[in-house]
Parts: sequence; C-alpha cells; structure tokens
Amino acid sequence: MKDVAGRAGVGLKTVSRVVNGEPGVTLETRRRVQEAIDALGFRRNDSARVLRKGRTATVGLVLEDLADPFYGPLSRAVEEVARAHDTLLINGSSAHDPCREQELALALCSRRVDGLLVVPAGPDHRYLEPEMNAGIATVFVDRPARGIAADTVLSDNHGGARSGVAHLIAHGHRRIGYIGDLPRIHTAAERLRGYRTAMEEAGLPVRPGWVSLGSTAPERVRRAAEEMLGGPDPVTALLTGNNRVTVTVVRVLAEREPHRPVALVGFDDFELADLLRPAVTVVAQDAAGLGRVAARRLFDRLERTDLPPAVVELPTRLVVRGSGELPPAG
Amino acid sequence: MKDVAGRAGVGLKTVSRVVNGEPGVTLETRRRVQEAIDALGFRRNDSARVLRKGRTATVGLVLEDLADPFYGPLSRAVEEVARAHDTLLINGSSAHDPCREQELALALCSRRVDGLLVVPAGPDHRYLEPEMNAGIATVFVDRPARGIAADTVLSDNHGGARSGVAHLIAHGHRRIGYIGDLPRIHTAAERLRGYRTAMEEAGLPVRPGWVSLGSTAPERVRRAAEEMLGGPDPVTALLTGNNRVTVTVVRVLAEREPHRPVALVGFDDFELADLLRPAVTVVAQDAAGLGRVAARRLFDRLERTDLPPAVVELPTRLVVRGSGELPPAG
DNA sequence: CTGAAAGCGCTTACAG
DNA sequence: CTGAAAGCGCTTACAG
Repeated sequence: MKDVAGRAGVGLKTVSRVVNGEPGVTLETRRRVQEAIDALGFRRNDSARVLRKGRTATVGLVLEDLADPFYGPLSRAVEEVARAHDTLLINGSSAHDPCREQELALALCSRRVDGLLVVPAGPDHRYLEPEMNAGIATVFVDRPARGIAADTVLSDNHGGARSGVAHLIAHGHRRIGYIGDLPRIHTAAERLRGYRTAMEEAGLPVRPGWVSLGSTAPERVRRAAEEMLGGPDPVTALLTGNNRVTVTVVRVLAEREPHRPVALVGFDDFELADLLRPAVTVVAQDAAGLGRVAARRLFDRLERTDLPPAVVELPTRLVVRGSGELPPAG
Repeated sequence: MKDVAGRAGVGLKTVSRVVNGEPGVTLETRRRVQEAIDALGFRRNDSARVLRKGRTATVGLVLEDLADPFYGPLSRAVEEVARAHDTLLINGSSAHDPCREQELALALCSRRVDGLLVVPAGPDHRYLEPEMNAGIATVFVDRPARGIAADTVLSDNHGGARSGVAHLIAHGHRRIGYIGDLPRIHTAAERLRGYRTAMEEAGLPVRPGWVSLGSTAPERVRRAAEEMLGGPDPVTALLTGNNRVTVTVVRVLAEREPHRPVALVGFDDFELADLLRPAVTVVAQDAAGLGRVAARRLFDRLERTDLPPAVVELPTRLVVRGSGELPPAG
C-alpha cells in the first residue's frame, strides 16, 4: 500500500479510500491510484485490516465429519447465509472426538472468527465460556451445549422418533427395536426417549435386547441388527437412529432377503431412499433448515450482543415410502 | 499480551516466549506468566501473529457444491492433510458459477491463505497468476486450470469412460448413449472423448441423438434420458457422466420398470449403488485420493516454491455390480 | 535468561 | 478533497 501511495504520489489514506471504495477522492486521483494498484498488482492484505477493524468477516463451523451426507445440506445452508453477510466459512471436523472438537473450536477462536457454529461432539462446553464472553458469537447446532447457556438449534428428536415408532405400531408391530448412536450423544438419547414414549403410550414392553446404542461403525451396527433379528426374542420392526445406521441396516436386511421381511423406519432422510426395494420410510430432518436458522441466529447475535440465549426446535417429517408399512411377519 | 506482561511484571517478549512454548524462560517466570494468562483469560490473537509471520496456516478449498456427495470424501482428505500440517481449511462453493469461483478465490487470496485448492468452474484462470506469483501455492483438482500452468490432480476421465463403454460393448451393446455435464467442463468433455474412443475402437457409429451434454439439473437429465430411450433410434445402454446424472437416470429407469431393461454404467461411485436393483455398475473415481494428492502437493510447494508445475492423473476403477452387464434388449 | 525498540500492513481519528 | 500520526497485537532482531 505504501508502494502504491508512493507511485501514485498520494498519501496512504487516499489509497485506502480507493481500495475500499470510500467517497471523497477526485476522479483524477482515483484514476492515478487505480493505475498504480494495477501496475503493482496490489491486493489489500486482509490480515492487517482485520487486526485494525476487530472483525474478521469469518465464521467457523465445527461438525463431525465433512463426508457425512447429513452435513452437506447443513454446510451449504450456512455458507449461503454467510455469503449474504460477506463472510467466509472455516470448516472443520471433530471426527466425533471431543478433544478434536475443543482443539478446533479454540483454534478458530484464536483466529478471532466473528462467530462459531458448533455441532458438539464433547460432553462439556464450559471451555467456550471465556471466548463467548470475549465476544465470539456461538450457536450450537443439532445438539445442545453442555454446562453453558447458549443459542441452540435442534430437531425435534423426541417427537420424530416417537412418531416413527407410533407409525410402526399402527401397522401392527409390537416387537420393535431401536439401533442408535452412542448414548452420550444427545440426539441418540432423545430418539431413544421418543422410542420409549411411543412404546409406553401403546402399552408395549421394551425388552432389554431391543435397544442397542453404540458407535455407528458398520460392524457394530451389523452385529446389533443381527442379534436383534436372529436372537431368541426377535423384533419384527426397527427404528434406526440416523442415516449412518440406516444404511448399514438396509444392507443387513437385503442380505436376509429370503427371510421374512422386517419393517424399517430410519431417522434422517437420505438420497435414493425412494429407489430401494422396499423404499425406506424415514423421519426426515430439515438439515438445511438447521444450518440456515443457526447461521441467521449467529448473525443476529453479531449485531445485538445482548440477546438472551434461545433454543429453537425444528419439526421433523415422516416420509412414508414402504419399508415402514410392512406388516409384522409371523 | 501487554496486560499479561504488566500483571506478571515481565516484558512482552517473555510472554510471547511462554505463549509459544519457546525455551529460555525460568520455571518460576514461566509460572508467573502462566498465572497471569489464566487470570486474564488471555488468548493469543492469531491475526496479529499472522501479520508479522507472513503465514496464515490456512488453506482455501474452492469447490462446486458442499452438498454434492462427490466432494465429501475429497474435502475430508484435504482436511486430514491440512490438519497434519496444523493448518485450517476455509471451504467455499462456486455453485458452478465462474464468477463466484473467481470472487471466492480472490477473497481467499486477500486473506492471504498460504495455499489454494481449486476445483475450477470457470473457463479462464489467468486471474490467479498474480496471486500465484505473489506466493500463494495453488493446486487445481479434478479439472485443469485454463490459461496458466499449474499443479493439477485429475482422474483418468478419458480412460475411465472408455473402459465403461468398452464394458457395455463387451456385453453386446451397439447402441449406447452418453448423458453428461456441460461441455465446457473438462471432465465432461474428456468422458465424452472416452466414450467416442471406445465406440470407434469397436467400429460402432455414434448417432447424433446418442450424446446429450448439459446441466445436471434433474429435469434436463430426465428429458435427455427419455428422448434417448423413447426416440426413433433408441439406445440399449447408457453411460452417465457423473453421480448427479446417474442418480436421475436410475430414477427414470425405475419408472420404466415394465419396459425392457436398459444397461447402465455410471461415472462416479455413490453410496447404496450396490443396493439398487439392478445394482449399479460404475467407473469409480478415487475422490479421497484426489483431495489427498492435491493437498500433499500444495504443502510440498509451500516448502519448495521452485517446483515446476506437474499434472498427476489418478486411475479409475470399474466396479461391476449388475446394471452394466444387462444384455441388450430386443 | 530477559526486554526495549521497530515493524508487519492496514484503519482510525484528526487536522488542514 | 487529502494526508500525517498513532495504533491494532503480535514477532523479529538485537542488546544486555
């Protein structure tokens, strides 16, 4: 910038004015400065700008896995909102690891992102309290923060799971299993609660072998499904706790082809669910909505720091396609 | 930092040493500084650090659409490599728009990312030349840059498409169609070339109605598929140009159920391809490999700026599942 | 082992 | 309309 000023024979501030399109520069001066900029190939260094202005025009998004299709629409929605605010998005995965979540979130805070969108992997978020007090707007998405009060945008996990199981019950099932994510994950626990609510409301017992929580690694899910279907107390229908689980269970069911069909309702919609045979009935979340609402809240908070923390819950939608309407076998 | 120094009764440089874990501080001093840091809730401001050091420890990744499943594994692979280099990832989508690509890439350069990974959407990348000369390492992924010499990591699009079509020919097809992305997109053009090569090698003609290039919007693809299958000169097999096209074509074929089956080979693998009926034979790209190799090259270049630009081509793999082995109808 | 001074490249708050 | 000075919060290059 100094070089540009020198070459154009003007002061630093005038260059700054031209670069930022501020008024108060004669056309002639502006032209001379622009010429120097082009000749020198000058580009403003935003790092310096940021240091002075305070705002980085950057927000961070911490999620579990960039490659999980659930986060695709969510990320895209966040990006669209950020873009409307001329803000860039730093994207990172915790890989389901609480330590990595914290490491990433704090690294983003050190970069002085204006705001932080976090899909929590960890059990405790007090580590973010000083950062939030220091002015980094923070919104939790898909799962609530633990140990601190903060803006949160969730799906109606309890209601969704409950309606999915009620749907199976309405189609005659009484022996229904639930395979979900790790119990420490809020969504998994809430969906389990929804499952239990629906069973209870129908006066149905839940046998111990009918609930299996754990990692969504295919081997673990496969084993859980096979035990539930092949054990002494087999279920006739399943609720799967998220799209990773559903995909594996669909595989297991396809391999059992010659056996009696098992009804299935999956939590989370997924591409091609409608083309499988049977097509998969799901409790669909509004993944893009989660991202959009959370990002909007983040930018609202950036403008009004005194907003009290709020929790928003987005509805889910039962999408009937076939697998959830299979009658109980036997 | 000044406050910390004041409270601990030491100089700025000593605080800096403690914060960065540099040697040359007595245990006692270190303890006093650490205490002040904790009491004041101090966190180093990386913007200032960056301004001084030159490197931002950030790389940018410009792709087409965060929600396209093809980019999931690619992004994740880039992130893993970046993480190994203690580097953060700024992720953005061009939404297939050349202007947005340029806008995004230049914004990232203004932020002084250390490096840039670009999946080009635009027809001309000379706009990046000054940035690259100014020291921003740049690697193009999935498609080559236009108008400049730069590191590039590609799939073997020509060879992959050729092998896919040869596979269909080997199964008796002579009337084969190709539905692909916009012709200005390098991968689409290369895959078309592979299709033509295979047809020519088998001595088969390519009728005008058998090739359809254009947007991957479902309506466009649907129309193209219906015309090719229902016209006066119908094909018995199809090569689809990427996963977006394949998914729509699978839908069209499923709706035609009662008709004679049409053979299909899709470019790009996709989740659940094995569970469709028929399961979908694909030419699989190594999406994670593209990201990994490109990111590694980027960090190599960060260390040795004098590397000559190189083009790497990753092999594809034909995954035989059923849809590509259907015999020609009629 | 420790610290004072200069500077990274901008913007802010003024003054002319 | 234009510009000189100070400062954002660090690190670098020295000196003690």
